[in-house]
Amino acid sequence: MVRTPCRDENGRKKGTWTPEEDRKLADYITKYGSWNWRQLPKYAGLARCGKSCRLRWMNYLRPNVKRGNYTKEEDEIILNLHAQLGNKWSAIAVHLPGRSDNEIKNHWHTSLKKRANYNLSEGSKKCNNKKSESNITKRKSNVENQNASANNNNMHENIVLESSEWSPKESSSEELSSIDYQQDIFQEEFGNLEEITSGSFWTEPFEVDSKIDFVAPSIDYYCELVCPPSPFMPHEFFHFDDCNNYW
DNA sequence: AAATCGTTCAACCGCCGTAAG
DNA sequence: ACTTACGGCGGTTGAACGATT
Repeated sequence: MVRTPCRDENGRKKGTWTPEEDRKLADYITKYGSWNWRQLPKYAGLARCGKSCRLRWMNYLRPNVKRGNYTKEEDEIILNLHAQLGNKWSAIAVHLPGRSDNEIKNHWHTSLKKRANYNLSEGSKKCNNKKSESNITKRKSNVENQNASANNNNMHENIVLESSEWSPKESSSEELSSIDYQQDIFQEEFGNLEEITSGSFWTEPFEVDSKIDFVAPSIDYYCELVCPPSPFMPHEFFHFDDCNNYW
């Protein structure tokens, strides 16, 4: 399920992230924030492109990211919001704290889409039994349009909402153990996530955590000197309010 | 036991919107 | 108004894994 590591024409690594890379990225962002994704890998000592770093952080390394174990409620929310918003995964993710757009998208394509399609056909049958033919035609075309354009459609929404009994099985504990290794890494490094994030984690992003034994790289992958750990903002100009604004 | 097929999901790619110069 | 840099988003890919033949 992982891509084999390789390098692009610039020598930047692609493919699967190693635990060591995860640690470097998490270390750096926890200490200095994502002041510039393109520059970040250079200063964090990573031979990755900025986009790759951002994706890794947003989807897996940032605190409180939930993995697997979709609840019935979450499934219903996704189905409902997808009926309203279409493939606006980031907008859907806003309503599901801890879930990334990428994960929601994957979850949709692997399991919820089938449910939604089933519900559409079942819903159409129900309509056929209950409603007049003219309404049926109208609704069927609505559903078809929905599938094609993923636009809002109240009827679809109602059908989806009827689907609670179709919620998938609860995820197994094995699933949980296999997918949470990044959080384990994070917790190993920084301690309890809840502890960190419930306190000053997000409001004091640049405050050096004494728990972190971080060694800023002295030379980066491009053989340039890497001087300041946070080149965006020299320490002498550091102000707490600025930090808050930046996050 | 081996081969094939289907599913899952981490990661990449390319496009778009926005802000700054 | 135009260009450039950047972040963000959604579509797609591809390798691992499990199920089936």
